[in-house]
Amino acid sequence: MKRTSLAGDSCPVARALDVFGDWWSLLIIRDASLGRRRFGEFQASLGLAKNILATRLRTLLERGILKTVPASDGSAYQEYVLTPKGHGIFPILVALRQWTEEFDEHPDEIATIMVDRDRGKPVKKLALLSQDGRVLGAGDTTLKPRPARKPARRASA
Amino acid sequence: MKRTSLAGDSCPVARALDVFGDWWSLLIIRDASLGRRRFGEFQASLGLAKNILATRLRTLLERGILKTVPASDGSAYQEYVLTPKGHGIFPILVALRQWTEEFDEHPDEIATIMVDRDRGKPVKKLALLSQDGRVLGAGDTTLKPRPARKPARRASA
DNA sequence: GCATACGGTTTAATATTGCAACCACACAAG
DNA sequence: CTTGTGTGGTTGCAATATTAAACCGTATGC
Repeated sequence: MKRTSLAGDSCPVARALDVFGDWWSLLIIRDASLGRRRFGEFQASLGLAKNILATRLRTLLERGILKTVPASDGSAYQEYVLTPKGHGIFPILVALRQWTEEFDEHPDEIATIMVDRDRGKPVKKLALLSQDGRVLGAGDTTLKPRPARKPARRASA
Repeated sequence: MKRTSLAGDSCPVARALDVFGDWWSLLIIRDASLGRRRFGEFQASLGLAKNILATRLRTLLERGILKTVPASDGSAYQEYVLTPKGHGIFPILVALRQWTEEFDEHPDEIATIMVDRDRGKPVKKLALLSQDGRVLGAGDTTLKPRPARKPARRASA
């Protein structure tokens, strides 16, 4: 009767949600990608209960999204920073942001826009491209069964 | 003490999560984008309790992600289909999929790959571009305060 | 019509969330 | 080294959400 796990699911969307698809994890990851590192920073920024923050940080560590590093200010405390696997979540944050920018009923309540650091200009919308460079919408794609792993090009067993 | 709402948050990521950031909604949306339309189809595909499915469908309707249409087979039942606002979630599903493809520990358990319908070739990774066409990573972006709404270019009030 | 499938609602058990109090350790001051 | 405070949690309890399973009205199918 516990919350059903999606870990063994064959759908990659479900598998991702199993890792960080709960109510708080993505916001913690967002904060981490904004440079927040300390327990107290997350707690103050998100306003969630400390016990929940503690368990979320623990599972994000277990799952390789975050890692702990000795505190940057020389104190004996530790800090939480994104691993490469955690940084890989960035496009998902961008996609969420752009969805709100496009479809939210009250876009005036959005505080920030994402710009490229060099020019300060807004970024473009994420684009899904085919291998020959066409822009694809939802209707232009299908799912195919994943081909078996390529068998190392020797004798085909 | 109820689950804290993110609806009024100024962060666009949080606002999106408030709409479909719970455990099941994105999977319902995924199913809908795969062409599933009927209550029973969702329930069989996802294996979630029917009461939960009912409440999720209801809130997704309220929030303009889904709409009901008369059943396509002529029966008196209704079907659930994505609105344009719901179709807009597609890039988020793609981003989640691609994250799993890149970082999952057991990529062999992923059943499908996304291909472009015309050529049948795998799609490329979502790319974030600057206005002058450079590919941007997480470190190449910043957030700026959203500029005030442009005041209709007449007398500036 | 009569049985069955569909699309839910209701009920009760269990799990998760949220809040607040508590606690241990680090660090700073005296 | 002793006291005081901030940080980073843990613990316990109340409220809420999830789950499974029973139930039910309306459509279909025969």
